[in-house]
Amino acid sequence: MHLCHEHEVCVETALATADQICEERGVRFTDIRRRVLELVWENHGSAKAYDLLERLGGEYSAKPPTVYRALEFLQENGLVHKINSLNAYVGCSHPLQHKDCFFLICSRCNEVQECCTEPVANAVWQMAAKRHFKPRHTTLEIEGQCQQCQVQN
Amino acid sequence: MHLCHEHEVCVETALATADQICEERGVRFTDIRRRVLELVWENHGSAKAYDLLERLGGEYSAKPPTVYRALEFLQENGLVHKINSLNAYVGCSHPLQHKDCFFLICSRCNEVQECCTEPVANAVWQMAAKRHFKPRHTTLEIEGQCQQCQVQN
DNA sequence: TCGAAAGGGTTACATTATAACATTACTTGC
DNA sequence: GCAAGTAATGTTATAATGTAACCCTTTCGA
Ligand SMILES: [Zn+2]
Ligand SMILES: [Zn+2]
Ligand SMILES: [Zn+2]
Ligand SMILES: [Zn+2]
Repeated sequence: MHLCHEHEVCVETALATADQICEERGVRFTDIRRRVLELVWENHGSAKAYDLLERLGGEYSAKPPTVYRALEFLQENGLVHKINSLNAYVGCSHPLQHKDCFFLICSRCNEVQECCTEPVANAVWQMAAKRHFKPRHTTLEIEGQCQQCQVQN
Repeated sequence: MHLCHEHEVCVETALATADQICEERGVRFTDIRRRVLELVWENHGSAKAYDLLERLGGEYSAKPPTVYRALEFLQENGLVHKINSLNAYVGCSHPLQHKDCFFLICSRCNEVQECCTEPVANAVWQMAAKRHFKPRHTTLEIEGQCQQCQVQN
């Protein structure tokens, strides 16, 4: 993962957005949920559920269901995505702005960039339409190397 | 899963292709590997590792590593793909013809169609290029409903 | 204020996957 | 053919990931 100039800003923004979304949706952004989201946002990589659990530590007498329930809530509300190819979770960098989010995942530094460009969504949609397939959810995860890691090799 | 007119043909073709590929690559298409591939091809849905294990039954005194090793071999040689969003495996319908394969996954009948159209691959590649990201492997899994299932609803 | 619904604690367990080491089978050079 | 090396498989144990079920507490709306 590469340096993020002022990562506190990323975290604060994410939490503030989450507050707002939960407010709007009339769902409860409880302490545990907030804390898990904060941990997920600790950096721009993906976080494993059991790592989050460990980092929650004694707080909240956390056990697996504690974390999985929080993650489920966060996913349902678009605040977190699961990266299926890694069994890991990332904070969403623009919650609820897209139906599906796509990911560039650097396997050297573990950074995950979200990028949900229209052309890709369109190409996917057209491919499905051609086969009369009705998509409900698209998983698109691109594993490779980010720019900085290519340079540093 | 919907009827496949003559599914034995699918299976035979898959096994014959596998034979040929292994031959060409100078790798050993052992009994276990062949049997697991056959089981994966039992239908056009995805198969879970532990289901395969069960279906292997007493044969080969199969235990988890037996199946996972076979699956690993089959994946390495492009004969099988893992569907990450399902933790399940499907036979490849056109081994080694693409760098990455894309999937339409019907959550009603469990059928998995492989479709690796150029426009999607290009859109993905361009999105990555724009961010100077060097892709190595793309996971694209589209969950939804197939044509027949939409009709039957 | 009371009852329903949502959230969370706790235990136990299910599912998915791998490490490590022993044994067997195949290959290759002699 | 045979020895030695390599690849494949057997076997045991365990790691990693995820969920069911049950009960109690908190919140919220009537
Ligand atoms: Zn997102
Ligand atoms: Zn990187
Ligand atoms: Zn394929
Ligand atoms: Zn279907």
